[in-house]
Amino acid sequence: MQPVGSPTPSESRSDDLAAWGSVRDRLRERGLRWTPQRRALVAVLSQTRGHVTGADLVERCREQDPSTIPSTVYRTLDVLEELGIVRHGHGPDGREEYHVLPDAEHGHLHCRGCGAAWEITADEGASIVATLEAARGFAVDLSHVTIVGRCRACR
Amino acid sequence: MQPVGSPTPSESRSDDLAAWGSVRDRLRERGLRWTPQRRALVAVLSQTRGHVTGADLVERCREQDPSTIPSTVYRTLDVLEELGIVRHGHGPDGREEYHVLPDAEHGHLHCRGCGAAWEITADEGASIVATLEAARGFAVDLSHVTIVGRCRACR
DNA sequence: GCCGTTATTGCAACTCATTGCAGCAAGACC
DNA sequence: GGTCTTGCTGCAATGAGTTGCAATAACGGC
Ligand SMILES: [Mn+2]
Ligand SMILES: [Mn+2]
Ligand SMILES: [Zn+2]
Ligand SMILES: [Zn+2]
Repeated sequence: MQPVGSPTPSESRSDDLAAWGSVRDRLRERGLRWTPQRRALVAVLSQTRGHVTGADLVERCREQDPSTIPSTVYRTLDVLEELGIVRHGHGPDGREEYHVLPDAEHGHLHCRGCGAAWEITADEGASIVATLEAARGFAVDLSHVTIVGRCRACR
Repeated sequence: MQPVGSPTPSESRSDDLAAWGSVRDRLRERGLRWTPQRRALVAVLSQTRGHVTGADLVERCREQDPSTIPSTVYRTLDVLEELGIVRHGHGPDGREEYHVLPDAEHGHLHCRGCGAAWEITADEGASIVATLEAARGFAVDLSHVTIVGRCRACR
């Protein structure tokens, strides 16, 4: 039940290291290429845990290499998402938000009043998922779900 | 359980007419002004039922008056939303989608496979709303909810 | 190490939306 | 109808993201 913090750099755990280390091979298995631009983004991502906007990632890549091109970053993010390495959702304003190596699938809750954000745990999400599954046979992508409203404090 | 169609012009029902007719007064009660630009957008909206993107509305205003300025339209939409005359959500890509005179509060469901969309009725939404209300005292804005996933046919 | 295939990049143009600001004009008051 | 106040508009710049296309460069094969 913890508020979602801003993206925090953090030391990698060993399994995270493994995850990042395997990206190169996961790409090449699919006939995709391991380019300097992709290396750069993966380096930035491996220093990130939690939630970041696409624009943030572009900026962080630029800090490392000012010649970074936004479209390349966004396209690489698409590729990494296909590999399941990141997932994206949208903030209350529709802007992209990436989850980096999420510990568990989760959605997001945003308060319009104070701007605070929380994760919707798989547990809480289960009720949403189950409802739509039962009623319509619809498979909800929980990690893309953002729910906006007012938190207890702001009501 | 009907798929959400594209925005369809339709004759106004009498209570809708009343709703649009009262906009001018609702604005002026609040010290706001009834300008030609607002008249134009309201005229377009009154010919619309269901769901439209912000960009669509800009374009339709432009058809009537090519000198229409996008920022004015978006700002007017904000005002109308404060009056409760329209409500917006976001499509799967984060773009704005307006509900015009919705019969009832509802959310949206989008299939990534076929692109079809459905409304989440207040009824179905109740389970989502109740869960977050009970667990966190969070008041969900159902009309801003968009859930993405795969529909029965696409699985 | 060179070559060819083709995935990827850089770039420019474009879409959708938001914002600051100076000038304009609704509409209340007389 | 004239005047004043202040809410709105037009405009230009900006931010976030996407797309088409020609040139580039991974990397598998030799
Ligand atoms: Mn929104
Ligand atoms: Mn999305
Ligand atoms: Zn709050
Ligand atoms: Zn479908």
